[in-house]
Amino acid sequence: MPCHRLTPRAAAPIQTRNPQHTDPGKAMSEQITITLPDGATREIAAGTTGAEVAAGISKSLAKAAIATRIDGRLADLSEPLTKDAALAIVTGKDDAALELIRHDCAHIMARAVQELYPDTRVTIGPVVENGWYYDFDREERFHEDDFAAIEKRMREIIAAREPVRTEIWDRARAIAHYEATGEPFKVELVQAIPEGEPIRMYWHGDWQDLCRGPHLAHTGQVPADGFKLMSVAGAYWRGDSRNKMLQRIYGIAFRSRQDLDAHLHMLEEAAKRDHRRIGREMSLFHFQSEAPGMVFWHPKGTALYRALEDFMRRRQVAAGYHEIRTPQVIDRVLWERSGHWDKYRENMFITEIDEGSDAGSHANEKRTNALKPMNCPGHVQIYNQGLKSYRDLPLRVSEFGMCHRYESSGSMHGLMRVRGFTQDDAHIFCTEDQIESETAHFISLLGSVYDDLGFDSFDIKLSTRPEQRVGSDEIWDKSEAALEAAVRKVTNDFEIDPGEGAFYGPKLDFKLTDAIGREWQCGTYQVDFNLPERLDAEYVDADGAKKRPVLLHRAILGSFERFLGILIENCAGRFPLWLAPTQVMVATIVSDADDYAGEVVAALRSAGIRAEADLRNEKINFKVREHSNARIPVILALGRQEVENGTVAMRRLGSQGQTVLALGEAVEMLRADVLPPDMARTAA
RNA sequence: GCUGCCGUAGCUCAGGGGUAGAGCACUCCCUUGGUAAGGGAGAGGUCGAGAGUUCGAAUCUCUCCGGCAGCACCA
Repeated sequence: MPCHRLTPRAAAPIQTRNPQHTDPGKAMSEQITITLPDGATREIAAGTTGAEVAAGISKSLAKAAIATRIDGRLADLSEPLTKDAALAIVTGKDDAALELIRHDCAHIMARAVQELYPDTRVTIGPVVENGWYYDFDREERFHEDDFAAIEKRMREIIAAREPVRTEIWDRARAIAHYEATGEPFKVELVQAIPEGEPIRMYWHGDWQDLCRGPHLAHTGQVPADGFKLMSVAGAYWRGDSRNKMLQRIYGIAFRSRQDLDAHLHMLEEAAKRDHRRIGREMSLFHFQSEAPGMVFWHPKGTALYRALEDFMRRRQVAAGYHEIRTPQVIDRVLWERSGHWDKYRENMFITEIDEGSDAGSHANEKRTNALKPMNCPGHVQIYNQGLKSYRDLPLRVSEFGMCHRYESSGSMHGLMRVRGFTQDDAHIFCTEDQIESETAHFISLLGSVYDDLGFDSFDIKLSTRPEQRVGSDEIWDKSEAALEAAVRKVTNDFEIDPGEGAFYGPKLDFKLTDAIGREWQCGTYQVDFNLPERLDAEYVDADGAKKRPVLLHRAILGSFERFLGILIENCAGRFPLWLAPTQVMVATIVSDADDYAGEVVAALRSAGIRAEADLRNEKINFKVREHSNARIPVILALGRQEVENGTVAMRRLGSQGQTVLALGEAVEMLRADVLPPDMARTAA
């Protein structure tokens, strides 16, 4: 919960449900009724605070109390009750306690920083997931080396158990105060608070901050060993890159040292499944400085990539898509026509070619091309070849299209955000009446693909017409309604993002949740009325008239690079058998088994299994350890017994024992096990 | 792009104004061992690039390149 709302739009939802208590003259002797969580009621004098009610219930509750919940709204313990209400006393065990602890940590840290570094000006300090941050303005830079001193000062403030108190001030007084104390950012924040909102001033001991609250009753309620400062980074004032860059210090906080340690341990575990680390460990891919943001896929990474690509190709062919391929480098005139040159030139890789002296009248002219940043214009060119009939629609064309976008240097992140990537792209040309059925068709395909890839749930967001847009309201009405109706056939559990659609049409975004709860945006589905017009796509309708088709842009994975990054992290490199780069490792126990190992590998490979042999002069213990660490799903160990009996000793990753079975039997078992989910369904 | 940090052997990292180290990996030798590390020896680095300061730079300064965290961006 941010301390301060930054924009009038964001500020609008704040409700001032209890402005009366700022008005001391009113109804102080009145009796009011409060209802406690167990249903009991109490008659108290209006103006009684939550702290006083807690004290009236029991001494231990008074001690444990950190805040109140008045009619469901979290409030300060010191806030007076002014009318009949449901009241709950919040203690450290309450879910809300963590939020309050983190919020007070932000203030305590800001106080510590200002006390240690008096030339620092404060701005905002909201609670975020697992902790908080606070943005400071100071000439000199903060370094992680400073954290120990700041944390020490914070612990002193906590140990002092200083009271937190609040007052509501009027705007002029608050502005005058911050002008006097030399806090220009606070002045701006006060000015931005909408009329009618209370301007709350908080004190942690003597240290003052503007804040919406609520807070703990005193600084001692923050667990002194439950927090930790994590990092310092730049952040723009009010999130706008035209503004000054401030210094943001992040911290995390929990109820106890144990909870903090558990979280730090979880972070270490998460780092172990980082796809960049696993990519190196498993030799899947690498990057190098000559091609920033472009992937070098190694043989093992390519095997993984191809397994996924083949799967997607089969799924799309089965869903009625026609695969195409379009050029990487296209003359700027096409990008001008499509509108990309105008809007996105900054992000395009541009090439300039000298037309040679043999180019006739164009001799020595420069010809400007661009690497395609997206596939749509190319796809429309293929659609435009030959006259299309309404009978051809819907026409679904797909391409595993490699695109290049000049992403800013700071935005690149492993496989997740790259400059060269391959979309599982497709475009559907259809009539307006077909939007609904095509949407349903797509969502069903997408859900099935995600399910096959081990993601059983995903979120949908529907973005509707923005202010700046093309197309008539009538068409927007129709397409938004069609999208919504199609989504509702699948689920009612989706978000609507008003005004966030593309200028050319409404869209759906699909996010999936990975094994450790993180969300990733992958699939997208966009209705486009614009590009068919710009690139002059048309079809002949039943009445003989030429009409514009609607263009649906869609991707399920988004990009192979990004999706593989997500997949790697989701399974921590332990791929399902059908995706594993090396599916079976044939490991010899004695060198007398080398020839037999060759036969086994050949039998596996001819059954379509990715198998390798390990004939090294090492003990089987060593080989098992190494290949298990390499996350190879199946190890077949071969010793004298296996050679003599024509058997293999099969060990699966994650299990301890092994099963001895005849070679032919093993090959047939594995042949079935390595089938991708779609082919397994067909075989069944 | 912005702020901060980082860049030393294939990997993980130590060191630090006097000319470079460890563990693992790699190569070779011994060992042929039945399910998560057998033993020994060896090889391997213009210390990201360039410039400057200095008698001397991997070390200090500057510029550039790349990476990491965050911010901004993500058609």
